[in-house]
Amino acid sequence: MRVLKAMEQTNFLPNAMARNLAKNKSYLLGVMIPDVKNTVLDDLIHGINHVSELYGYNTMLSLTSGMLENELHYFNKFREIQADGIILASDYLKENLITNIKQTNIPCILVGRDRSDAIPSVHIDNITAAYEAVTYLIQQGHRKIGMLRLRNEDIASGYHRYQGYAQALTEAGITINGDWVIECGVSVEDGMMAMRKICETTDIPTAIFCATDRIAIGAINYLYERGLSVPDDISIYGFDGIDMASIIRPKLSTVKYSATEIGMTAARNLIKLIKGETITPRHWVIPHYLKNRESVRLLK
Amino acid sequence: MRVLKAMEQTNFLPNAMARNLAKNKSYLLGVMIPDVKNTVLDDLIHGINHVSELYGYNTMLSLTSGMLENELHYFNKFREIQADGIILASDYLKENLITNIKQTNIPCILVGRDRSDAIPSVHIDNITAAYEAVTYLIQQGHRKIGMLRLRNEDIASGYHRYQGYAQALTEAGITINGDWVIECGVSVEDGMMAMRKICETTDIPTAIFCATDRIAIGAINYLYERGLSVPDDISIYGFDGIDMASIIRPKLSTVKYSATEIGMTAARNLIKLIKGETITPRHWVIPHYLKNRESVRLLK
DNA sequence: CAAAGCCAGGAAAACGCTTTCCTTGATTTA
DNA sequence: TAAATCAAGGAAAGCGTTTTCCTGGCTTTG
Repeated sequence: MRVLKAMEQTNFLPNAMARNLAKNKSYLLGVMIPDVKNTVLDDLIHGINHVSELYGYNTMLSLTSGMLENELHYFNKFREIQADGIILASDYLKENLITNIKQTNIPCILVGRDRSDAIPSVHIDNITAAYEAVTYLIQQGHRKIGMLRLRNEDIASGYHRYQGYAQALTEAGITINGDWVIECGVSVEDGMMAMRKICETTDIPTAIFCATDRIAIGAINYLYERGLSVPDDISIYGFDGIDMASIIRPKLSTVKYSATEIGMTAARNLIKLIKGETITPRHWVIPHYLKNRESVRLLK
Repeated sequence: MRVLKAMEQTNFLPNAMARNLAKNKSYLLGVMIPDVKNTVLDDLIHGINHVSELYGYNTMLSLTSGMLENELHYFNKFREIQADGIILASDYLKENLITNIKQTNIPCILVGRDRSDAIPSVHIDNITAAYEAVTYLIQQGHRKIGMLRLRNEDIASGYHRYQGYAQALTEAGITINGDWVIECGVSVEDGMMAMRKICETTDIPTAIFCATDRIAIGAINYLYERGLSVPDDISIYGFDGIDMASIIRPKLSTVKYSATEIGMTAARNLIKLIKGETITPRHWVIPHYLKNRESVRLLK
């Protein structure tokens, strides 16, 4: 009692390392993220940090560049440092890591990768979202619809967005034109290059569905430089709802969702998991909605 | 020897907590940053992470929202967790924290705040950069030049950018029109609102120097909505050189510098400091340059 | 008033590693 | 061959906490 008071007065700071060692608990959450240079992921971090802070946890951020070897590396780092749990925002997710996670049975939540089985996850319904966006384009009278899709089939969200696109087209009785489906990196420049490829086809589509807003912004940018008008010549649809989407001209129509909310539910449930609570459901899907703005034209 | 081999085989992971406790070294770098929703800071994080990774350090990121109480809070958190050193990206920096840092004498590097005395720092020369940008505007024939400046005088970089602006004007024999200097938050929306205030003045300036690119983008956005043309009606100059600056139309003229490099030198020197090396100089200024694009018009 | 029950405070063990010290067996040298 | 040198492995102490256990003094109860 008295000794405690003395501690207060000398503004003594306990050694967290020693405490963690003794308690066998680190109050540390490992967070793996491909990149911070991405508005969506920024929001995700905010969400995660917010609730982990709330529960007295610290977060440790690792940038994986979406590469498996880095993920493996940091996974072990997190284990070494005795992280209580891990949030893994990974699109490129080989089974390798999955089994790794399972056999160490460290609490873990997957983010952004839907339809995953073994490990709890939180994500949006990419297939449905893409389906709705492309269906909207069809409703606006478009039938020649291309897609700037993510490059690697291993990228789950990218693949699902393509699936939704394909599904919407086939359902409308439209056959997919392979020339109009371009694989594309994630940067604005990648979007520009991909759009160029589309413009080089003999028959140019009237609308393009883009896998991300950054790609869409790149596409718009390229079209502008080429002297083509969006949406008069070509309509563009984005995905993610980043803030720049409402700033560029024309304002970008896009699929919007709250990455902050993804982050929050991920952190919230990871902490439950850590506490040993059983969480149900094991997969959360965060709502999305279409934000239709100016970049799509009604084709009569 | 044999026991080591056995460890390898059972893929044993050492407990970093125990190791750190025993060695009295955490290989942890605490990083305090106002916000991640800012391209500049993203680059900064990349730079820091890159070199800390190189030297075998882990980084722990804390978001302070630029608030002193949070900085104090995380500062103690970092001490508790035995961080080997701290990188503090703080604009709003009361002496309070400074003395705190000094008396605990934990290795620490300041980022983004120039002209600081006590603690080693890395930053750009905001005053000169702003001076050069505004001087460029003057050279282009502008004399009615406003500024969208950061709100709080405690925000060092914001204040210095204003100083550079003021200096350029006075040197050119132009008196500052208070109606054209608007205090402004950091978001795109803030930029829009501030620009509106400028437009409501009876005499509208021909050029606006903006404290950040995001503000500049907001300004351009507002002018577009109001039916005014950039640069025909009003010229806009930004600051930071974020990637969106070259994407929006018109392409934004701006002061560019490498935040990545800031982060890298900060981390590099923090680690030196931790190792007990004496670092000299104690303040590094990272170069900047003007990136003149389309948003400024030549006034004859 | 004595025996039983409590509570607070102190001592000791444990957490998993590093570091230091010491032993033991091997190698070198005269 | 015996003494001196060396290297490697094992034992023990220490890092700063938490947790468990124990003791001694205090309060309660019959």
